[in-house]
Amino acid sequence: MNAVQVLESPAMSAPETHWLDDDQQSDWRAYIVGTTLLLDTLDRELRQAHGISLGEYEILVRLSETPDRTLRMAQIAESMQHSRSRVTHTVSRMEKAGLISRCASETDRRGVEAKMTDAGWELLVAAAHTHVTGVRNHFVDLARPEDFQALGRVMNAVSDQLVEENPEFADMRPGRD
Amino acid sequence: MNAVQVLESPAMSAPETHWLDDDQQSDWRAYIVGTTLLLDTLDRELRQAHGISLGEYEILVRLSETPDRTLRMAQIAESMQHSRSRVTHTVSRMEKAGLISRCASETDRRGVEAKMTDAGWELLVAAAHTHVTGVRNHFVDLARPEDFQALGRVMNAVSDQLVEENPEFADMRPGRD
DNA sequence: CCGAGTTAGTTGAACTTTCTACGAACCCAT
DNA sequence: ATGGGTTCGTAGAAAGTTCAACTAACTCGG
Repeated sequence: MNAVQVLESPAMSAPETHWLDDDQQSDWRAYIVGTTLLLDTLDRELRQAHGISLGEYEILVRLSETPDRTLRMAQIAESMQHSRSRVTHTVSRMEKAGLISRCASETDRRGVEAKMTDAGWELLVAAAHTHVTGVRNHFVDLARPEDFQALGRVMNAVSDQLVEENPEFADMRPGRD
Repeated sequence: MNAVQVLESPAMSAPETHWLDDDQQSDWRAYIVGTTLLLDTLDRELRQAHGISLGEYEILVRLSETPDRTLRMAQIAESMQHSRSRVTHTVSRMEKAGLISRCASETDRRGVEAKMTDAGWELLVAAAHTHVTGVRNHFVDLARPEDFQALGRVMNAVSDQLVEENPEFADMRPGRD
């Protein structure tokens, strides 16, 4: 008896597991494989063309979306679902690279504000072209709009449910409370 | 002028970028946010319940799918789209944890075969329950089957296109050549 | 058979992320 | 005002990943 059969057969599992049927399994696998290849590709394209990772790019996008291109460290952490520590390290690197500058918050003396520099802005403008083109070429333009919308519905349902269980996740989805 | 406008406006970008329209942007964002929260959650659930990461779990699944629960190191690397080096390190840790044992290949004296131990098998059986339950609760059971199938179509199209551009990606999708 | 080129896997250093602990500042009920 | 609880951000160590260099073994045209 091989593993696939065992893993798919209720007979073997002690606390009866409700396995996926073949179609569900196939769709789930398509999602995992496609997502892995897609995110790897978008990350690689950004690194090659502009020397930043997808995560660093997303930090720049978030900064660009504020009026003064500035965010508190904690806001970056929450909106990216990263630890504060991770944001400290990442922003330190981006500061060393000249993309971000840090200064003490006026209103909260514990606080630190990360501000995108002009160099960061220029990099973002260039990187955004690469990124959006990649998203189109590797994702948006490949599917019928109805299918793409269905995917959006599914993924919104996923977020809704996870945010409901974990209120702190709400920070990832602005304009939705 | 703020970033969102600039990023969405063709006027500012030098090599005219074809930006996403509002609906596309919203669906793309739903996909990224949902995927981040979903994969983080599945990883966390496996770590908490069984002390392994989602990546380690997937290695065990791949091993379980072979007749003798054995794979060459390179096969693991290719099917996971990981570097050989990464697989060496990861399998070393899993070997230390008693989940995998390594032995020299009979047929190719360069080769190393990773074999799932009985302990690894037992861990997998338990972890599979956690994982499948999570996939159901946080994903499959949240959507209408038609939407889920549409998502599968989209993600298969994504893989098809990326594999076409990068033939080495084909290793991620067995039974599709 | 030979040797150039390729493939398998490991190693250790560099880099990134996670984990833990910490000090400083805020909040607020007393 | 003050002291307990919380939040902010950092720092360094531990854990994991990437990168570059390397050895060994396979392949195959000559």
